[in-house]
Amino acid sequence: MFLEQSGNRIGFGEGFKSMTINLKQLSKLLKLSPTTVSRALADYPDVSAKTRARVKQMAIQQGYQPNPVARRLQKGKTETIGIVITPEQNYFSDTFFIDLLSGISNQITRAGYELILGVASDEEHEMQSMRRMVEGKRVDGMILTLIREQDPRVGYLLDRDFPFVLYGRTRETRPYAFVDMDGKQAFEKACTYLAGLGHRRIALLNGEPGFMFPVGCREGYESGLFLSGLELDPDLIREWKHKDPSQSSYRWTLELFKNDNPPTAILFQTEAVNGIFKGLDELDLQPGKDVALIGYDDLEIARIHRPSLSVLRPQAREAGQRVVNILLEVIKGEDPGKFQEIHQVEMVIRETSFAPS
Amino acid sequence: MFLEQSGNRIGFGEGFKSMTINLKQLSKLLKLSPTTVSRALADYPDVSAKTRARVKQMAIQQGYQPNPVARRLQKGKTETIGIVITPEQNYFSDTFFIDLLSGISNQITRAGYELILGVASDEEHEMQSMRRMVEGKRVDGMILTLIREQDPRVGYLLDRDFPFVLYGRTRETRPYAFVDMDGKQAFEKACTYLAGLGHRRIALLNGEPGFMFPVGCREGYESGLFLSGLELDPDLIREWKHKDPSQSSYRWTLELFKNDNPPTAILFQTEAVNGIFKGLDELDLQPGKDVALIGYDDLEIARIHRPSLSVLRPQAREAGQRVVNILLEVIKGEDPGKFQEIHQVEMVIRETSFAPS
DNA sequence: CACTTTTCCCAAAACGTTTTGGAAAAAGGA
DNA sequence: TCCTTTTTCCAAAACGTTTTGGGAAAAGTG
Repeated sequence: MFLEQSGNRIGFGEGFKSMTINLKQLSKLLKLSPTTVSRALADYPDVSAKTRARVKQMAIQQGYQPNPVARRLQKGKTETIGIVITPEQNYFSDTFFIDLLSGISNQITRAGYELILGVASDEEHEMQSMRRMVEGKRVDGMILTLIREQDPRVGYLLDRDFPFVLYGRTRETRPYAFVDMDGKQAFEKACTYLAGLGHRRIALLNGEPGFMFPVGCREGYESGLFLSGLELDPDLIREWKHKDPSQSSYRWTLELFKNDNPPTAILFQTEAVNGIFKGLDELDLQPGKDVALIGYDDLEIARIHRPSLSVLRPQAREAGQRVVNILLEVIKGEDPGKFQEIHQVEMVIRETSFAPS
Repeated sequence: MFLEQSGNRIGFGEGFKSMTINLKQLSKLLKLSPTTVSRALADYPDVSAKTRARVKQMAIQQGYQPNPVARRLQKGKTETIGIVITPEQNYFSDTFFIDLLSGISNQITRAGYELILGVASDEEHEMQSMRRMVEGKRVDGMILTLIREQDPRVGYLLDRDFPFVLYGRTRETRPYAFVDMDGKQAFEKACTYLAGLGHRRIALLNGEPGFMFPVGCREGYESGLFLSGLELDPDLIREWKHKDPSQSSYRWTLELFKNDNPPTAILFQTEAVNGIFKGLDELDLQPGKDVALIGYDDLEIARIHRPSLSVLRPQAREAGQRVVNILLEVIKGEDPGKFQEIHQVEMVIRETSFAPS
């Protein structure tokens, strides 16, 4: 009684310790039932315009915020979605992932939801972290990134009919929701562009198999060669290691130019750029002069390097927002199979793509 | 009734849709009251060893997990702690922050808590995101990183007596909890080390003011010079811009060597290394041969660059764990002023630190 | 055997919402 | 005026836990 009395004090002036007000207290203040106050705030039609206004004003004045935990219990939802990242994968090493995360986070906030984050050191802990979220009833849905060709996470979630959306794709016959970048179209575009400039020997320094993203890149590369009337030379295709992109791409760059008929252009994921620059430097080849380069992902290094790197730029922020919107639909009960989006990737021509003399 | 009946089925075999069991259902199964089951699982002494064992076994068999939302409501805690990151700050650009986050996340999980993440695009949204968490009763405590000299977030949280821990420090007279790296000691150590090798002209390419971390670096640098009997030359101190570390440090590197008496060594934050390398390259100066370099933070680039970069290495993972443990204490009601930790930073000597001839 | 203490269990309340299922009051229709 | 419909509000139940405050049975004590 005394407590509720003191809750009556209007929270103005300094030094108040975030006095937090209750629905019950608020309703007492208004001389209304909690029911009515709750419904007024939720814009139900069965409360008169006059009292609705009165309630809302008082709510603002008192700084009332419904307790999310109580609402979640009643609604039977956690209003939370989960994501697990693995720092081992240097996917996370630059702005790309942050852009994606930024889009995800903002959209989640807009929906009044929460984003909970797990950080796993390896594949096993990744699964473990996800199971904790799912089986521990801590989230309503999951977002998955850095998808592998065979990805146990997808099977796990499909088996128990738990809502999720992939950023990427995997090999799985059952329908599921995803947002993916059109890596194939991107590499095809880059490849035909270089061929159009006059390049005849175009190399691909691709990510190694296991993850899904190199698959599309390869397809696009091959299709680009074909469309340009160029033959595929297996000697011009190499794969860097996910464990160590810089070192492996450095070695493969040296390899590529041992060729009798070396490439005049290289397509690759920007993650591998440091190794390539280093390799070319050692070979006394200048990027943008002796060798054309186009990377996939517009990382900071691509912009600041001199010469600046031409890139394929996925719109990660927009993709993140779409992922969330789709996930919210799936949580509502929509059929996941309806949501399969492939986003176009734009090409940004800078200094490293040139016409050979 | 029917539903609870069906809840009785033991969840084995394929194809079950993550049938989730209740405390009430579990207690019915055991022919015990929910009270007793709850207390048995929580190891209260007033339940016999025999029934405790029986309860636990059944709980495991049925895959019972208490609903966290219900528990939170009853306990009056969110069991959640919040963190807001801002991608604008390229602090996030490499492994350092991920290590910190990894330590934070793991420790939070161990405590059965949740980590919720906000991504803000600028200072204003950073505050907004934090207020949502705090005033919306979505977290029990906050973790703050990338602290500014004058940081409104700290005042805000202190004003309303809300639990928080800083990774870093700020200018604030009221007591608060923090974990910080001893940047001063680190730069002092690096400086005296270089002086010990024979360097007499040691430059400092520091972060610009505003954030707190450059303050300690500068102190350590000055103290290191003093201890080595070297004079401080303001001409050897420059500050790169947070907005654009690479470009600004590139320019300042060129500047530094316009000096009549140019430096033979540079101390800096590793974030700025790309600009420095580029500047030195342009000046035909070889790192590790013509100029000694020691960076603060052991980023990937430091390890893979040839010559490899000597660095000061903060133990970010451990720091993250400490931050969480401290925050949990503060949430419990401990006095924040008791928790002020300054962690030592180790020096890793690689190839860029050499004795001048 | 009667009394006290210990052991073991439980019914009810509470956490702060939203939803359900009316019911009283006001308005409309004849 | 009397009946029906609409408007406006509310009491009670529910979400799934944990905690409170016993109370019955068993064990110990004289």
